[in-house]
Order: sequence, then structure tokens, then C-alpha cells
Amino acid sequence: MLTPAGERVLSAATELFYREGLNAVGVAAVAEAAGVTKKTLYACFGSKTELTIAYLRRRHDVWWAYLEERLAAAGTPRALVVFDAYVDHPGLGSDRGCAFLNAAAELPAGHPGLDVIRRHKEAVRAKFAELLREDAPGASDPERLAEQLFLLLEGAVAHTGIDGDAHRVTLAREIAEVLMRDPREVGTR
Amino acid sequence: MLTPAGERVLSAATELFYREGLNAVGVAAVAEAAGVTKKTLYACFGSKTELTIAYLRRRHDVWWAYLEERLAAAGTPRALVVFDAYVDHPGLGSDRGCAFLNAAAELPAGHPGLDVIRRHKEAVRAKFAELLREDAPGASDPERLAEQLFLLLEGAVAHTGIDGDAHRVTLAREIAEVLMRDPREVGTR
DNA sequence: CCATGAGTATACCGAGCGGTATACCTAGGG
DNA sequence: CCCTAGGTATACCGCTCGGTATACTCATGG
Repeated sequence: MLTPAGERVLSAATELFYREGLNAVGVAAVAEAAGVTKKTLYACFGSKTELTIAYLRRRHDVWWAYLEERLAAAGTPRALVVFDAYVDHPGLGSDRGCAFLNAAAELPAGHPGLDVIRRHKEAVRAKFAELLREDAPGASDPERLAEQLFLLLEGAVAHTGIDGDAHRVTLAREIAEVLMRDPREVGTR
Repeated sequence: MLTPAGERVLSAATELFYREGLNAVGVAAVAEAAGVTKKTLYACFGSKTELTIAYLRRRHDVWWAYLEERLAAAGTPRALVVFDAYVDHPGLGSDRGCAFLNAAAELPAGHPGLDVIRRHKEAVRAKFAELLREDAPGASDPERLAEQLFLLLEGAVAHTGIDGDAHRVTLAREIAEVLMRDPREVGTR
């Protein structure tokens, strides 16, 4: 478990790494923002690489818990809630886009943080598939629809940082809503 | 116009910036890869910021020329060619994903390179809309379909760097192919 | 009682960063 | 003939990077 000081370091890192980027923020800046010396930071995390991993894990855990909470309270189709959770999640911020995509763009090949990122993204895609299967058991190809919703979401969040706002996520959600209606219904009504 | 040495610098930067990331590559490394002194690099580009802008512009110009070439030789629906061009373009490499999304994730707010990136992405989205309008003049909402294809493509290329290959772009292309069939046809046949 | 663990403050290390300065070389054109 | 443009090579600047070292404080609990 993390000491109180370690918790403050991770909290400061989560804020700074997201807002400024991994390579743009030094350990000294993180330590200062946490009100802690570099020695304490290294006693808790050992290296910047470890701190980066902890940052990504924390970011996933917090967001995932929020997603599950929203899903438990939502009506069908729950897949749309995933879009909302990306925009609405409290505390983490979203104006700089997806923390995981941003990190993946910065990390060098072979960095262990990339595994955390891959697991996070795969979890999101798998969640789409799970929700679609459960909410519409008779659907023809839930895996394909899951990939479709996933790509829409990823395209939208990838542009959130560029646009400066999340309007494309809302747009992607609207498109997803249409796609989730069985296409056969459109023509036969 | 660029001197021969300047051209070599830009060529080396295009390779290194894409493969390693903007912040991970110093001007000294670019100069050495180009077989040129730092003095020459600064005589040609003035600053790393300017070199970064030139890199992004070059990347856009080369890819765009290739896209137009492919479009001129393609049959309808030409929108699918945009997906192909992202995967097939020669020389630039695509295993690290989209150079523009990667750069956007690294650049600090206010960096002039962000404008180049926004223009590039808007050009792609607008090209989708243009192609859809021309290839299927009677379509109900080409703008919406353009946004849809754009988001699919962007989601796919955003993951190309994470996955290490471009299979999601192919997947996005297949999905796009289905979406471009008028949904009313599906139910009424 | 005092040892341990968590923390502080400060200074340091070698390396690399973006960018500049000095001095020299060389081919082409007025 | 010699000046200029576009190079070369090398050294330097102040700064920041990730990471370490030394020495001190202080609360807790066996």
C-alpha cells in the first residue's frame, strides 16, 4: 500500500502527466507539486518508469470504477454509457483527450506502460462486446458491432485533445445510437 | 526553397521524429543522421519548433499527394481509398500509427504545429465528405456519413501504434464498406 | 529507551537539451 | 580576383533531466 506521501505523489503525477505529457514533466516537478522531496518520491516508486506505470494503472482503476457505477444505474442499451463515462468522469479531466492514447504516443517501444495501455483498451472493447451480448441476446454479430463502437469512441477521444473539447464523443455517441438499431428495422417500418 | 543539406535534415527529421517521437529526438541527433552540423540545421530552420512544423507539413504533403494519386486511379466508392492510403503509403512508415495524432499528444498547448495537425485532419474529413457527395449524389446525409467514416479511420490509426500493425484500419475499412450501403436497401431487398 | 521507518532539506552527479560562437574551407559568379 | 553563400568542425552556454548521497527530524511501538 502507498504511504500518505506516496499517495500525494501519485495524485500530483496523475494531474501533471495528463495535462503536460509524460516527457514534459520531470520528477522534480511532480515532487514539488506533491509537496514532497525527490528522495521520498524515489523511496515510494523507485523510478520514473514505475511512477508512470502507477499513473496509468490509477487512471484506469478510477475510470473503470466510475464506468461500472454508471453501468449499474443505467437502462439499456448500456453500451452508450461507455461514451458518457469518457466525457463525464469526475476529477480526471478530459480536455486533453485520452490519457492512454497520449501516453502510447510518447512511450518508447518496449516500455512496460504499453502493456497497461493495451490491457485498458482491450478491456473497453471487451466491455462493449459484453454489454451488447447481454442487452440484445439475439443480435447477429455483437463482436463486430463492439469493434465498430470501439473505433468510433477511439476516433472521437483521439480528437478530443486536438479539438480542445469533447464534441466528437457526443457525435460518436449519436452515431452509435443509430448503429445499434438493427438495420433491418430501418427499411421495414 | 531548401538547400540540399536542408533537404537531408528534413528527411532525417521525418524519419526520426516519427519513429522516436518529437520530444525524444534532439536536434543533435537529427543533424548527425543527416550528416550535417547543428549550425547548418539552424541556418535552414531557425529552431526546433520550425523544424517540427516543416516535418508535419512535409508528412502531410507527401501523404496527400499519394492519396490524390490513388484517388485518380480508383473506381467508386472512392472513400475507401482513404483507408488504403493510410496503410499503403510508401516511405513514410505506419507501424508507429498516425504521425499527426502522435505529435498532437506530445506538443504543448499553443505550439504552432497544432494548427498544421488540425488542418490536416480537417482536410481528411472534408475529403471524405467531398468523395461521398460526388460518388453518391442522392445520399441522404453525406456529412454525417463522412464524420462516421472519419471517426472509424481515426480510431483505427490511433491504435495502429499500440497494436504494432494496421489490422484495425483494414477492419475499419470493412465496416465502412457496409455503412456506405444505403441502410434502406438492406431491409427492402 | 531507543531503534526503526517515513519524512525533511540540500547538494551533487553525468548526461543531454536547445541554441550560439569562433574559425576555417570551398565552389561559382560579378 | 575576390567576395559571398553554404558548408565544415568544435567548443561552449545555461539549464534541466533522472537518479543518488549525506545528514537531520520526529513519531510510534516493542
